[in-house]
Amino acid sequence: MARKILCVAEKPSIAKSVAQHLSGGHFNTHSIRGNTFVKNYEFDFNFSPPWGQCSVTMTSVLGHLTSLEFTQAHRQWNSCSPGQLFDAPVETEVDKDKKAIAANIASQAKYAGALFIWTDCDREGEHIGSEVRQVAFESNRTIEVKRAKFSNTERAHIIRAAQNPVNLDDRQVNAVAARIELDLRLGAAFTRYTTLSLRSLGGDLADRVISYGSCQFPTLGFVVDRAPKAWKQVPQDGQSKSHEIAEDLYNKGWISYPRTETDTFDQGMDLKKLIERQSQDHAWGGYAQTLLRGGFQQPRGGRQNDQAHPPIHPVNYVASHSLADDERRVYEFVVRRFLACCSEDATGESTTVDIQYGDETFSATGLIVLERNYLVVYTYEKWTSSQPLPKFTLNESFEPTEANITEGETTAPGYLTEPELISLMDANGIGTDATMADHIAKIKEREYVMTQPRTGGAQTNGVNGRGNRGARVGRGSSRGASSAGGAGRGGDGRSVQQFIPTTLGVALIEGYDGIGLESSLGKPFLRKEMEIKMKEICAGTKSRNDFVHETLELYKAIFVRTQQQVGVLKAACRKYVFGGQP
DNA sequence: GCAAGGTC
Repeated sequence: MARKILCVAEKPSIAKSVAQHLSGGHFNTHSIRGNTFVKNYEFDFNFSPPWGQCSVTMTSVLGHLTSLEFTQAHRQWNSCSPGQLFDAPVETEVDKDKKAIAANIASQAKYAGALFIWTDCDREGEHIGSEVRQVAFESNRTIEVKRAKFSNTERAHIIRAAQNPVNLDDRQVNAVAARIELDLRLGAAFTRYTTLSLRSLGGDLADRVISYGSCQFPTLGFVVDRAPKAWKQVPQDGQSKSHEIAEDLYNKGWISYPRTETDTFDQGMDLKKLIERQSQDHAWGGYAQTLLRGGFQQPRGGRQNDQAHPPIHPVNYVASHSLADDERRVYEFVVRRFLACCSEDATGESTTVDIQYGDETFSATGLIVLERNYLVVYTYEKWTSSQPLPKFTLNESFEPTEANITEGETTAPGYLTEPELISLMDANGIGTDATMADHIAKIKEREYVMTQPRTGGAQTNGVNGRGNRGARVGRGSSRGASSAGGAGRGGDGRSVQQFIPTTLGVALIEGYDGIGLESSLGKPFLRKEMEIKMKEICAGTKSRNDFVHETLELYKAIFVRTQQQVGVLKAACRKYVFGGQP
């Protein structure tokens, strides 16, 4: 008798494309009760031994199924002192809006011999897998649990993943479980404490939530740190908002998942097949053909590899006329970059000339390209930016035909722009690609920062001190974060958003900096430390319990110090928020 | 009324 196998992906789009590949396109689709996004796909598939030919239900969750919460006794803000939240009991429960999805998994698991987890191959995906496993166990204690390991939705790759299942990695599950617990305890304790303490100052602080989070606070810190230097506005070219477009192209199946943690292609990937699909294009197809006819080079590996996502690459061919303008530009960039990666290096000859002219030394560099190779297809990079230099011999003297002095001055950097903020967060391990925009939206919603489009031209902001007299916390200046997920977006889509801290934002960072902690909550180091320790858990060199325990002890000490020095925090608020001091 | 992390 055919056995039944339940497969669960992290999102509906993956469930569908896996179902398509495994079934060869022959599957039945069923809606589930209580959720319009999740579908069950049913088909047969011949798994590797011991399973063999099985009837399969392929379904999905929608990200995490569960949340960690304090038990009822500690949910009210006045139920305990905030410091007790470091040790208060917590419980995991299925999110209200995920109950139907959990019920679907439980009922499908009941008569299945095995559960195959198809969540994304990253830490969070591993934890989501463990949430699915828990729900399945509750209706079927003997179900066998396996995990399919895949990093893209190419047909052959998916079939290989189905036939070579591994086990869930409980180290990664534990690392994420620890993060969840710490973020909850630290966030709630410091948020309640800061909110309630500053409320006593009255006025504008009487009725607002002043939240702390291990990501939102360092994000605010970056904005405040750059503000005093904001003397002049520096003109800058516009940037398109491109990540969203890339995500769109991914969802439509044209390119791989747009993440950048990895710069090494797996040896097993069939790169030539991907190149072949591009050979029909009228712009770069000819180049793709030259690679297939012998120009192909296996890309050099970089040093980053998250073992989850391959470097961004085109998956399927799409003709440019089928794409919108923005999409076409992003797709073309991804394709050209990929083809360049599979090409020979370019070669060139560079010449450097040092010239002694009176007391001054001048230097010039020139370059001649000998073999263009990848430069042919990667049109974004030119080796022609430097001047062609005439031929000189060593110690030669010559008479210059012209000698000019041009005037210029060094300009101070302006307020932090959105791309700068994102790269600071990235470099310091604050948030993930998927959540960075949320953290930025959060500090806008809390009115810690405001955004303004950076226009060209020479506007001057306050030169002294904090540089922003206009940005009060008051309601009038509020812009909120109502543009969904809209971290600094808006405007006409071309201008760059810059971040201006409000007086409240400045007060919080200055206040916490002034408390005299070894490492301020407004700096990224504590979060970075958490990230390092999570990696240690994944590597097996640290236990979840040790990590949670030592991090809680560290933050308890910071909490006690904050209580002792709360006067410093209040003084900063009086100075900036009420005094209106920049 | 608190966080950060998934996803729609």
